[in-house]
Amino acid sequence: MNAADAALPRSFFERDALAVAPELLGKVLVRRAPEGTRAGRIVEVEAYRGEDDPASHAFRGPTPRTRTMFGPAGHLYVYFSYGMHWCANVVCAPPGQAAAVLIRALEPIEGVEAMTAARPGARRPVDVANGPAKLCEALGITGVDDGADLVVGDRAIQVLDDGTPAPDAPGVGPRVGISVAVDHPWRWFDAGSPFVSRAPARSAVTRA
DNA sequence: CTTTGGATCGTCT
DNA sequence: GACGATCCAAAGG
Repeated sequence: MNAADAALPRSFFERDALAVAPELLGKVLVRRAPEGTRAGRIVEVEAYRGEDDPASHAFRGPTPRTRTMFGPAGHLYVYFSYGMHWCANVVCAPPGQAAAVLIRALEPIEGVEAMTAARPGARRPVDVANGPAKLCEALGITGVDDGADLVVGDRAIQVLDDGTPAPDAPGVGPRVGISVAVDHPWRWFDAGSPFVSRAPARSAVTRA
């Protein structure tokens, strides 16, 4: 984290989630706390849209749980999954539309020791934040952080641009863990990063 | 290496 | 009452 690191403007998020998602690769998700700062570079994301996306929590209109998704862009949408995990999204789209980008994996870059300590189950360094629930545990993100404004950092959680460009040719593929709309290639990841939640498709790799 | 099943509970039908 | 935008350990090849 350097002084030159800049928060992304609201306008960055007020666009189609399909446009925002790949551009989020390379950005930094930061959590500041009295005990120290924890941060990771975003290496994997998935886009979820609104009424035209059956896999999206916003598909059936606003509910108490998804109200953040229907709110202003640039906020954090955190939901509880499988009775034990938290997952974090960045709310996108112009006002009036509901969409979000799920952060699926991070490369730990600051407060690595604290992140690792927060994940006793991680066997290897790459396992600390290579999954949507894992990164929330590593950064200490829970339901109380739902609604945090990532642009102004009102709750010490932000998405920063440290000058690192998004990958020129990111990996693309279907979203993970869904049972509908499985044909949409709305998952993007840094194909060269060992910190993604799943390795690139084996079929696409030519063996020497 | 891949596959399978258990954990665990809020949310929406 | 069923089902997850998951993770992990254990069992099978």
